[in-house]
Amino acid sequence: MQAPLEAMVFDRLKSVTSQDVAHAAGVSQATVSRVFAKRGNVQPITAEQVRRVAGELGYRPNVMARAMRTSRTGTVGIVVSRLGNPLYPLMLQTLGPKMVDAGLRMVVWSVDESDETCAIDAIKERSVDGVLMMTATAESSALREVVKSGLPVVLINRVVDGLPLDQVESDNRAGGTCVAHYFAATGRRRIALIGGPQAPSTIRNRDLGFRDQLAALGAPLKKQLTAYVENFSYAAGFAAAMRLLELATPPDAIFCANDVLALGARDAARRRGVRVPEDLWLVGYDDIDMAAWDAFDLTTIRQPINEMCQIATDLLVARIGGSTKTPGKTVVPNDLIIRGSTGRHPFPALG
Amino acid sequence: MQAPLEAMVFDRLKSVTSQDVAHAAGVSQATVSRVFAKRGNVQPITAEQVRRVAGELGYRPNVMARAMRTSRTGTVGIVVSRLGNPLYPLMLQTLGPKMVDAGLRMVVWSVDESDETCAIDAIKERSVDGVLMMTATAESSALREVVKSGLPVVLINRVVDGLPLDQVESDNRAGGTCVAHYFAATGRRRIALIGGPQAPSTIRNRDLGFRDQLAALGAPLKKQLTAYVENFSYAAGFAAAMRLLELATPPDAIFCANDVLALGARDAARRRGVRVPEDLWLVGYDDIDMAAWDAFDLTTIRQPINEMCQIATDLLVARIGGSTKTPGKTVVPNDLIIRGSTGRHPFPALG
DNA sequence: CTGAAAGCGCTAACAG
DNA sequence: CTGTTAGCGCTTTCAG
Repeated sequence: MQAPLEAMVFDRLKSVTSQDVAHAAGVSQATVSRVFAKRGNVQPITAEQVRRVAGELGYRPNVMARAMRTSRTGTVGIVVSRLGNPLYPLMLQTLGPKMVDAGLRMVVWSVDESDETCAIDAIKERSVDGVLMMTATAESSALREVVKSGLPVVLINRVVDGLPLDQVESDNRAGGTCVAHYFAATGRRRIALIGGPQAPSTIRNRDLGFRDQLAALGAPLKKQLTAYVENFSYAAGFAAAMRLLELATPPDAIFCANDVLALGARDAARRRGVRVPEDLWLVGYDDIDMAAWDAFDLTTIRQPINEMCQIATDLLVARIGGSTKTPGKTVVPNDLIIRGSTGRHPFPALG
Repeated sequence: MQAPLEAMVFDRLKSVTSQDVAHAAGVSQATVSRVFAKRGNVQPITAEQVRRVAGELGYRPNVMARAMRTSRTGTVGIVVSRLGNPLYPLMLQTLGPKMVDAGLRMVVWSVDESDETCAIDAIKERSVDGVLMMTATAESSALREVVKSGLPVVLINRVVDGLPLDQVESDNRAGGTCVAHYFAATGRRRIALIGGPQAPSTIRNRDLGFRDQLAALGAPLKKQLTAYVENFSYAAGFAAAMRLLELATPPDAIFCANDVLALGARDAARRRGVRVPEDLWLVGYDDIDMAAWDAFDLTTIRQPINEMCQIATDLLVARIGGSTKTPGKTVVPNDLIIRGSTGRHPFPALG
């Protein structure tokens, strides 16, 4: 039985120190420190005794003091923008337990692309041991700052070429290639693309793979069947698809640079009475939860989020631990998830 | 022009201290401290000089040291579970700038309802000045911990009765009442509810308001038209609605305890060929982005997120500042947003 | 294996 | 207004 919350005693400001524990246990403060810093060098019997007393007193090492002494905070910062895209909350949720396993606290900086100051301040103040960036671009000032600071940093999801950093991405280019092949080999005639700003490497590479493969197949993407949006929102996808569907000869297949755009596109088709998949095929990218929802039933490319998060965590942990391995890019493969928006048509054999 | 990222010099580990600045500026270390702690008491001319030198050296006060001395960390913790519900990322994004304005850093603990340890550890270690909980229930161990610790805490969104804490919620009960009135006064005959676990106050109160109002109108909610889900997912909403729609005489209106459930319910209707709003009205709660999407076009109740976040921030800041005002509950009103899932039928006059 | 002692960088009295 | 001084709670030599 737990005591009712209302009845709980406040022990505000009590703050038991290692000194207190030392007195109570009849050892020196240094010994208490050794026990909790897990530095070995303590007789098991003494350690046990200290731990017991500490437990009774409710002692917890003061992280600030420890951080000041060791200049290690035990915290990593995650820089992410646009939490509105469900992909990022998902990555955050995946990352959480992995960081806990690694013994690291995680602070999330949800930055506006235009205002990254809070992240930058924290980096300058060295209040984290390392940084994980999920939405970096070459223009990111937080990225500049963290590189300049020499703090361990790992890029996940988006990468930035030419930087001596650990980077983890999925093979977005192959994803684009795969969709182009899927469309072409299943007889799609008027293939369209809804792309976006080229700053994020993810978008750039999907775009590239898609275009190159279409060109290689002798049916390069037509200019009038290409729509570039300003931002990756549902509304932008909706508007872009509307434009494409209003053409005299509208597309019979659209590849969208990410799922959120594709959901918008799907609704544009719904609005215009264009049937999916009979009149129009639609493919997105990311496999966010909503892609599987009945209303959308969207064929898409799934990035192995769990694997990417694990790799990124391991890399960051190693780097914080002082690894001097030459940093490099890790590229993991991703899968085409076939659903109703392409009539569940199986992936055709290559060649 | 910015230098290319690749060419940047690493100044890792440099760490300029107030001591260094003091030397360079020919003043005492304490004066430097005063300048940066903004404690006044420094001649403007001296302060200016110190600031200039500090700027040249790239000095930044060490937060750890400051925190240790003042036992104020300048950081608040946000406890949130289930980032999968878009409402929470939205609240997080809204909170961010407000915390920045208040001069507070924000760390997000995305806790699994079953594993709140990271939040609890941080609370015990007092590594934050205060805590904001978005998804508290009476069972939350993090809540118990923070109450016990005496740390300033504010509950937002969900509240827990009988606790001497600042709490901010919208009037969920009135929301439920409003929907019941809307259904009844527009001639809905077979009114259903998709509810959920009663632990979150939000769900409990929506439920209560809805039921009470129906009863007051002489048409109490029928048992067989009530479905309780285990969790607030799309899939749960889908399954619950499926069950209701399979009844011999299915409902002609369903109120869902939140939008995510309602989106699932909408898709269940789509799957069964039940037309919305002709055969079935649907109302959700929260007005997440997706509710407005064409595929759903969902009538729902909107909570004033921005206002709630502002109030919660102000309360927390005041509490951290040492306010001893008797804590209490702030209840803000919310709005019915009428969309296609109820045929855009206007809200009938009361009485 | 354990204790004593020296700070990490900063703030906050206390004198001057 | 400014310098001096004494720690915040911890880790880490250095002796014993």
